[in-house]
Amino acid sequence: MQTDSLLKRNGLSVTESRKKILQLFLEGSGALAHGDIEKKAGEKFDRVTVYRTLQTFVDKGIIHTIPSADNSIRYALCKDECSEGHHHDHHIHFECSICHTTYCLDDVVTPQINLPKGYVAGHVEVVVEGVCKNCK
Amino acid sequence: MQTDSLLKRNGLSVTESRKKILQLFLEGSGALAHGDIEKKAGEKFDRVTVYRTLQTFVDKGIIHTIPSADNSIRYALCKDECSEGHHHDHHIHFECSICHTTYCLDDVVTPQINLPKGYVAGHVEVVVEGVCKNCK
DNA sequence: GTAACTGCAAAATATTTGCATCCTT
DNA sequence: AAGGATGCAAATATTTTGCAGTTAC
Repeated sequence: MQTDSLLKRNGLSVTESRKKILQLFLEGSGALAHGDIEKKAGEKFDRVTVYRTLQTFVDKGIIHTIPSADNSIRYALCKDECSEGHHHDHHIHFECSICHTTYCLDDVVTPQINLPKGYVAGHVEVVVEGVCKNCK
Repeated sequence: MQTDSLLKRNGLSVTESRKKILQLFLEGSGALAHGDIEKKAGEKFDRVTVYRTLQTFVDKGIIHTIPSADNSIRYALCKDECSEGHHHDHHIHFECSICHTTYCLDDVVTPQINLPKGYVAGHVEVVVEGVCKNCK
């Protein structure tokens, strides 16, 4: 199973909740918020387990957070280059204003930004809001 | 007073809390989170008033939100072109990873993003994380 | 004087922590 | 068997809502 190997590769024990939550990310196209996961997972897991599992996955570099302006952080699978402590996330994110799906556009690289004198750029986050291909 | 005219211009009555909160934005260089405002305003205002005032300012286009990846939205003053319902926010945001100040870099325009076929871009948000001029 | 704004209380929601139990390795 | 993961209970923290009293215009 894809979930099992992904977990093992990251030194995590293979448990029901981790498999299920990882499965949700693998089968869906969009990013998921904490609430989405609770809903999709049904009543199977404790709310606390979802919090802890998401945090574990972020720590291990399996998923990453997508910034938002509405206090509801979404999470999405990292690509393979991500590893613990070193998250290489050079793609942009797209939020559909109609269906509210958030996508990782892995093929669109974050642009170079020219900062004013004195500022040193590290990581660049780009979130584009608009209409996705399904809602057009 | 600058605060008074800014409030009047937006059709808001001039009250102590609105003046005080607006003042905090005008005198500070960085963006403010809800918690920052509570702290800086001292014990003067009820927590609920801060929530409502921020929401009112956002609705009127006086301030705008800055997305974040840590569930703590920050707010910053809009430039003059912003108006109710129509927020024109073409600048990028910068978060210092040392002092954790968030700046609006008004002179840095958001780049053009080439989206995959089928996606229609609306608003583009760019948040750069790095080291600011004061912390270098 | 009237409409809008504020503070207080309380409800609703979200997140974190401790601990005993259960599961994975 | 041992360490880690989970569920439950409860502590915290955050945000929203209703309402009565106060303030701005």
